[in-house]
Amino acid sequence: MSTQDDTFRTRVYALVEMIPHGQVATYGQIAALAGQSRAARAVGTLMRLCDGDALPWHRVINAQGRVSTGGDVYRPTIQRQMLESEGVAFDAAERCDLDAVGWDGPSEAMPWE
DNA sequence: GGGTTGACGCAGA
DNA sequence: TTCTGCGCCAACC
Repeated sequence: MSTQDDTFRTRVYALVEMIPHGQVATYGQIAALAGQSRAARAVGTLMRLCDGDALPWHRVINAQGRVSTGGDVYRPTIQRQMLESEGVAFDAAERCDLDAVGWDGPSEAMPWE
């Protein structure tokens, strides 16, 4: 659709909204799906900026299966709680099993791909 | 227009 | 398994 902005940010937002309940995706995965497999840091920046929006940003974690928000101390806690409430299990190391709850990506190729 | 920031990824120790 | 250093890219000021 050319009616919406085709910026990297818009792509990331669209992809995050596609993450199903009870599943999680990694920053690198989102970046790759958005067309920039090496822009994982940019995804992190966008997640921080979109905080407060209606996006399920808590379903986006790093490639190690851990939640991290750097600055804020409470965010990783609530993020983990939100994920656990969706059925995402964390181990003693505060990591989740990406092999079990990892998002397999959109069912169809994205418009920009 | 240019420098700084940042919720990452990967390789090595 | 965990930590550190370096590189990548986009947004912000």
